[in-house]
Amino acid sequence: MAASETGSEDLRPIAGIDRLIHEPARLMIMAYLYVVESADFLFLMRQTGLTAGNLSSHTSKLEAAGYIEVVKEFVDRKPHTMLRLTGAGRDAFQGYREGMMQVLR
Amino acid sequence: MAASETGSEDLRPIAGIDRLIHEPARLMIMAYLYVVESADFLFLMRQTGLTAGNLSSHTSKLEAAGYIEVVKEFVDRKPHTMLRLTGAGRDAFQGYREGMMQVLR
DNA sequence: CAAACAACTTTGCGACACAAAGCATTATAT
DNA sequence: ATATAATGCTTTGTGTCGCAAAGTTGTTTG
Repeated sequence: MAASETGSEDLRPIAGIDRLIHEPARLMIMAYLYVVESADFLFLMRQTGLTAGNLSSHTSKLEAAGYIEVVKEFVDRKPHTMLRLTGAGRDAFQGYREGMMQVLR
Repeated sequence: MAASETGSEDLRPIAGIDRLIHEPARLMIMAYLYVVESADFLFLMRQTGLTAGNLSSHTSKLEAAGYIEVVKEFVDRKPHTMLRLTGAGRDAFQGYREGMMQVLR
């Protein structure tokens, strides 16, 4: 592996990157949940700067993929949405992170 | 900064990420050119696994943004396209890289 | 000289991100 | 009591964009 040294093996992970996580808005959501374990809708909305509509549609997609768990409950007679990463979501984020780190290293 | 410790500052860079570079296909192109300084169209096509059409449209966008320089010349009576990063492209990639590393660190 | 090949470029379509509008419930003012 | 505003989301609509397929321009081969 001397004459064929190109460094190209290193960017192969990108070809199969998880686009669900790669999208900036969802990357923020995933990265945040990865750290705090659990957050509510409004707090996440302020932290990410996303509008309610965008946050809603992104969390729906992450939920459909099984990456996050969405728990809706009434607190003080008002709706309250709590989000947390699932095991699959945690694994997927770790995989994404490793792939990206390998390329940006 | 003890009670308000959230870690949220760390994912702010994502909100303003450079989407031109963030797109996986272009990230591969940029990451590759960042390392080798110069590559031809066909070689890059094989390295990235992109079709000619996709590579063409992506390099056009990177060129329009001033991130890469596209030099066309005839070699052996056949067209030959050489690509290389511009100074702006190099800076943009470094900025992208730093923003992502900060979040994935 | 026609048919195939090489090296791209352009076109067409489906997917998706974002913003604006909508909906359901609760709180507040009159 | 009834209207008005606010809260907490969800759904809809529009434009953008990535990808594959078809097209273009020039070259080599039978």
